[in-house]
Amino acid sequence: MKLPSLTTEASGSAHVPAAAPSNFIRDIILEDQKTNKHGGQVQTRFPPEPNGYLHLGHAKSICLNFDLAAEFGGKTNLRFDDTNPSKEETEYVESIKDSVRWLGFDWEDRLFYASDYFDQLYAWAVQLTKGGKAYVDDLSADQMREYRGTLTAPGRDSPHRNRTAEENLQLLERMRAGEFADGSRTLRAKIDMASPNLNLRDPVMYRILHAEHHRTGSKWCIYPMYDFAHGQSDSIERITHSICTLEFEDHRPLYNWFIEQLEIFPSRQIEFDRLNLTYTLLSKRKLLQLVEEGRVRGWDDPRMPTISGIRRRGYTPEAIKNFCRAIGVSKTNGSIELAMLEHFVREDLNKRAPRVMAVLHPLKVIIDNYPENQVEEMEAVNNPEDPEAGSRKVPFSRELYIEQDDFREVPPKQYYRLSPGREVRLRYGYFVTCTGVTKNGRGEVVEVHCAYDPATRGGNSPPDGRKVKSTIHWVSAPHAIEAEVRVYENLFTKEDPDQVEAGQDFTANLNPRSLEILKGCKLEPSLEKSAPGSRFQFERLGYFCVDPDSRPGSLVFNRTVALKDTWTKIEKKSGK
RNA sequence: UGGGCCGUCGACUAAUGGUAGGUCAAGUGCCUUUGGAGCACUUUGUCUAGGUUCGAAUCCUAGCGGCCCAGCCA
Repeated sequence: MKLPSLTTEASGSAHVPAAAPSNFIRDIILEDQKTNKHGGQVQTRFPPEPNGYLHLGHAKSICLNFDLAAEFGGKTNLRFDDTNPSKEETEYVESIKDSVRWLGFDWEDRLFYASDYFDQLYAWAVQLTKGGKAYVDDLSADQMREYRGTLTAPGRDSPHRNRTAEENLQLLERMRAGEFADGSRTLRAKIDMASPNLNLRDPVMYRILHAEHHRTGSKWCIYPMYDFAHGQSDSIERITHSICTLEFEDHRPLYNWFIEQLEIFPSRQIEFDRLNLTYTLLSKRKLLQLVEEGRVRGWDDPRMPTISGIRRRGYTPEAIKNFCRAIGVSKTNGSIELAMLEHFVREDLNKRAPRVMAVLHPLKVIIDNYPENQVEEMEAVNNPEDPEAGSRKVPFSRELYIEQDDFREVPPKQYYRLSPGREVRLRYGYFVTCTGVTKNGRGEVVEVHCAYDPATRGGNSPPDGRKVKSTIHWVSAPHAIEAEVRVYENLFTKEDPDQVEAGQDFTANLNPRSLEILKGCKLEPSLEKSAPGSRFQFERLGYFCVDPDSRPGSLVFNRTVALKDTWTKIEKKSGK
């Protein structure tokens, strides 16, 4: 596929991005454009196996593939790598399409399956067999392992390695015809049993699997291995830059070998580091285990790092994409701090989420000098970051709820909120001073009594210029609507969930407090009709979104992420 | 111990032989009707040892450290 280098400059430099942050894959593409490789074309693909739900690691790959193609005027295909019918299901295909779409990427009419190419792949297998480049082996899986050798010792040739092309062809046809049992024979590439790269020690191309395939049904009882399917699928689709993760580095010589033997379009495989996130597991196999063992409520449990999970949690596509673009791409294996991800949700939600007042752990406040039965409608700004968002009315009355955390009978140092004798501002309400408390039999404060200053209506500072150190939120007791709020913490207690004692697995690091269900939370009445999926900032608490479990009259919210909280930091420090 | 890959602030990532920069985190101050947001400032880094060079994070050599590979998974 050599192309004349006459027209070089033309298409090459035209697409060079102005101030885009660099990465080594973009550099490769830039270099390719300089030499007019593939006539300057860029074609990528996102190739998931439909054996689980997509997670943040896939989001990184999706962004990489779609962004890179878009940047250089190319396209990205969605291709399901469905060569192993025993693990793959239509449910996964649908969830994957849904996740990619939700992230905001469009494969247009380029939805492909490796199984689309089964006929072609088989024809190529026949071709290699005829050419003496592949042979049918009768070794069992155990025997094959023995013959393969070890990391340090070379392998030995299979006793069936030197069958004639004619015999191999007949055997291959009989394999395909279903004459042999699962596992009894394989088709192997004839390369080099002594190669230091184990992938080149006569890798299996086809195995016998009498299994129903989600798309081809029972048409096939032999299925190509990843190595015999992926590169050729790329080639068929004329993928110029086939981006995959680091563990496939050792497979590249094999990827190239098949392409060279077959003399087909030379796609190039480029490997990058997979995403690792602290306190998070990004492995479909392990996430599946969490689902199957019932450790979480399903693939879309808001604690899961799946796209559907964090979506339900309240993350936006923009937040996820900004994150993926910010972390960059390299070949270094490292681990991104979860705080980085959280930063990008807060940043996005800060701009767009309407503010609202909600009390998660209610404490009753009675304003003794406020007229009984009086209700005032207070004007509240919907989003100080967005003037377009307008304002709303919030009812204020003699009895309110405030957050238990916002009152301390004995205030610690640097605690500025309500305590006996202290005055604070009720946001959009009034200045109130704590005049006393009512306790229950166990000595716990059950009611806080206050006096308000009518000159501070709307929360405005009084004419005497008196200042107050803090502003707290509240909800009018008679007007409050109740809701369930699900508060999440990290699913795992360890930065690296895989770090365990001998004999344990990652489930030993599961955080028993990853989900806290709060019932009887008090919300301002404007929230009454909020639809599933809507996102809000509960002032001073965090970002929350309405869960699909929510029903009119029994609202359910998820906490997406807490607000950054200076006080918690102070407390933690002094607590040490 | 065979082969492949990788080592830059606490984390991630730029600098492509010529000023080590950005984001997150942390800290300080300003501002504030969210202890939110915003603004300003600050701390901390080229794995080690040699070599090449006027000049090295970058090139060479040797160490050290980490990751991946012995599926008929992808």
